[in-house]
Amino acid sequence: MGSVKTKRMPRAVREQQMLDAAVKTFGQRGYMAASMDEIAELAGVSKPLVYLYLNSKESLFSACIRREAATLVEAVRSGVRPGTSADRRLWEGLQAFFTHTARNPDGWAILHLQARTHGEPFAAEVAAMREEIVAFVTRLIAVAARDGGTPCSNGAESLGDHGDPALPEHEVAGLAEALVGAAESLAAWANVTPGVSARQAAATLMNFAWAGLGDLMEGRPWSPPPPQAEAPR
Amino acid sequence: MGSVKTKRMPRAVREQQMLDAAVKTFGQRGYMAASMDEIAELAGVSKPLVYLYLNSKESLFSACIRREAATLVEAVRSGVRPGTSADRRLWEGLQAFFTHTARNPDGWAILHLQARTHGEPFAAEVAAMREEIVAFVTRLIAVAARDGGTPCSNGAESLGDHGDPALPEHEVAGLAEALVGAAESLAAWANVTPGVSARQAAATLMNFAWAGLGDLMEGRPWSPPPPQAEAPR
Amino acid sequence: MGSVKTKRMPRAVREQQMLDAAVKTFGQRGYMAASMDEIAELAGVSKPLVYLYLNSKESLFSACIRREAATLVEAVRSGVRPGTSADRRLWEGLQAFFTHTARNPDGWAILHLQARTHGEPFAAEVAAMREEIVAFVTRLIAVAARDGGTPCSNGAESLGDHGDPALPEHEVAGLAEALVGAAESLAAWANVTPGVSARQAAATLMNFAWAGLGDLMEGRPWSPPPPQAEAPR
Amino acid sequence: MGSVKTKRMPRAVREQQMLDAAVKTFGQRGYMAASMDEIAELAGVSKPLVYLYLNSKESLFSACIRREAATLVEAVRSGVRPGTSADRRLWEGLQAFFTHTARNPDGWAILHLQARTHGEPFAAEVAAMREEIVAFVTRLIAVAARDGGTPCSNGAESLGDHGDPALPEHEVAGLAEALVGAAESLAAWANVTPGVSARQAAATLMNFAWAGLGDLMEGRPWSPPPPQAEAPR
DNA sequence: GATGAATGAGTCTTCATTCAT
DNA sequence: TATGAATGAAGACTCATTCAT
Repeated sequence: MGSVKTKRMPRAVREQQMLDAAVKTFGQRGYMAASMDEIAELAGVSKPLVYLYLNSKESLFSACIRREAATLVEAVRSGVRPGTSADRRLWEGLQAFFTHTARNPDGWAILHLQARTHGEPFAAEVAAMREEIVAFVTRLIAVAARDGGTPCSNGAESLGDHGDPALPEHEVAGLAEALVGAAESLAAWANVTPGVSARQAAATLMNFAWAGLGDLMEGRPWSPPPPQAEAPR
Repeated sequence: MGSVKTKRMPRAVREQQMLDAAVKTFGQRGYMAASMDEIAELAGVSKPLVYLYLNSKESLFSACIRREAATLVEAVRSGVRPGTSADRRLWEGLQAFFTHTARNPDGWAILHLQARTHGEPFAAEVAAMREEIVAFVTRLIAVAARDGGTPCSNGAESLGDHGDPALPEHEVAGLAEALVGAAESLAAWANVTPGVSARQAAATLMNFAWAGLGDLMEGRPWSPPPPQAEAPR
Repeated sequence: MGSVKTKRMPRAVREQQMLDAAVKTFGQRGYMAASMDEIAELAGVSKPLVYLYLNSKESLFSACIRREAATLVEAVRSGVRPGTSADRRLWEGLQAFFTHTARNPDGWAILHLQARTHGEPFAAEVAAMREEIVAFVTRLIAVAARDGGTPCSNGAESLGDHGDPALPEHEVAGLAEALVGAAESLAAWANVTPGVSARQAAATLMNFAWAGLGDLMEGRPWSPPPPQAEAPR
Repeated sequence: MGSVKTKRMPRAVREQQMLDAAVKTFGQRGYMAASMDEIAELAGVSKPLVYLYLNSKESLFSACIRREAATLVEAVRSGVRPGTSADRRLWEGLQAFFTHTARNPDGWAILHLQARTHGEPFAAEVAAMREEIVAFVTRLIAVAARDGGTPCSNGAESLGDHGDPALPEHEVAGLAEALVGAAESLAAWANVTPGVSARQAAATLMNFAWAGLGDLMEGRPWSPPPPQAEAPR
């Protein structure tokens, strides 16, 4: 199709072609709906070769997940310049994230939608990557918390010791979930709403998130009003 | 299994049984992996009957989406008591949302994961519902913005009037998108993470979001730092 | 092919048709070489129906083995009239056996060749049947041994009683094994060699075996010569 | 595995390695289930080389059959010392046969099971070998018959002229079949029954067979009883 | 003498869907 | 209202076999 029928290439190259085709197909059709036939054809090879190199549909999908997770993490990591303030680093991370996922919609679909929708073998694969990102954000938040309410400080990197973490662990995980969810929604929305750039979307998200995080750190959480005669259910 | 082999029931009832079975199956297995056989068996009817009432797999799935979307919207609507402060209304809405999705994990999986993962016919179906909810949130934010910087006030609906809205219209829309996206992600996460109650999830999100909104309203937005000699890739 | 395309038959009937086709195909092509396509076509049904009724190739093959084993055992059993002399009963059993296998070459191929050539699931299935037949023969030999050296007698069931059995127990078992093995081989050979009737095969085997047994009973066993300076290997 | 990766060996050697691997694989997996991949790997060579030397799967299998048949015949031949009595020669032949097949289960599986299970090209290949063995046994029987009832004579080898053969040709073939079948069964049974040595099994078989043969030669065959009112279904 | 790269054809198996009653 | 009987179409996976070097 897109590529002339080039024959006899070294294995490593062919494998990448196959992964490209697989990511595209899985991302657009979904794991179940994607057929190995389609992937092979898109890769410009015969099906047996796909099986020879990547042993099964499951294994192929796993390879896709791993590759996409690695490139995403790498994109974010290399988008963030160390030694700057926490908020700047978050901002840079978000931009890198938005940019990469926007350029790689299929890869992102695999990581975010497909891998989660299909049982343990895959979910675990993504969890590892997610952990890395959550850890990244967590560190930023922790830095901000140590440096006082003003997350805009350019505080040093040290994961230094504060007696207590400002937030319980799974609260942080929840925040990361929320952040990613918000980012996704915004990205999709920005893609569809004319006049809204990806950069603007990122800024909106920073606005949305950063102050909230700041307030949390400063111990000014929003607190639920007392239940007043609600009849639940 | 669960139900005694009762025969000859009115159509409406049978249809609900089928939808119940379908929601459960689609939610757990995914759209593609769910088989009509399994659904029919779980519903306690023969396959031809399923086809007689709901004409195809696609159509059955659509019906599931519509039913689940309707009950979700209704749950949120009836969880919010009108005439109270904006933050309280948002809080109640979120609680209702998280509660409903927690009680209905399969239904939520259908709306959030499955419908989005499988092409246009279904995505559109969900978009309508989403729109409704986004509109609801947008209204709340707008009200809060109009009522002054402190959305935390439990004050009456209109306190002081500032002629201009504190926020440009599409900024509001973006925030609503972000909020809803965050909520969606959190719901999926809370369903899957043991030890996280619906109320906790709602509180986490309120903490995260409301302070950020507050800062925004008060004219203290986070603003992106000027780009300084970045060599973007 | 052979049968007019008759549609809509009760399940039990269709299953037998399928088994007929499967026995024929497995018997002629072998387990691995037989294709489900071929079987389905020969049975005059579509492949899915075969899978609906007999769940897999393995399961179908097992069903064949069981059916053929049962009919073979039944054929032998009903061919032997009780209450007659041991040699007559053996003769009748052999005749029934050879007749049945000659009329059912495919079934016999399945039991004798195919089932043994393909792993445990199947071998075990046949072993049970074989055990039954060996036990039957063992009993006959034991009776003959008890009734005195001349099994050729057409005498009544118990002539003279010698307290001890003329042969040690596992010698009897070995003879039964040998007899059955010889019969099995002869059956396969008779099926394949034109001009050899079941009756002739049975007679050959009786000739071969009965005299040997007779000599054994009468205490005239063949005994191996002393090893004389053999350099083994 | 077993062999160090030695490269560049003369063709004859490589061919034997391949045949070794093929015999093992065919013997254990069966003809159909054995894959050329597995054979090549086990032989420690690449697949194209296998095709270069032995042109196809069929041809490779044929080569296996021929080699195994030749070595089996040779083993039996060289196990029998000429110039001794007929019964001793049979006894020695049986022992050699048992020993060789026990040491070469894969080769024996190929000759006995696989070759027979898969159509003409292979069955014919085995038939030749079988013929040789049958001829060997036939000669022994003939010698015994000539020398009178006592097969223990050490009579000369000559296929010399007696007016009529004591037995019709295909009767002899049947006896050989029966003998081999009995031998096989006994071998399998001896392998599985504790307390029964291969030698004992061989003795049992001689007992079983020799007297029977003797009686046959002496014109004292077992004769079927007159049918008495059988209802032959 | 030897191999990495590649495939056409076929196998088992499953699924959504429909008749005929 | 309800179902037992039946299938066309497609999907994952494997295999014997061949180039090009």
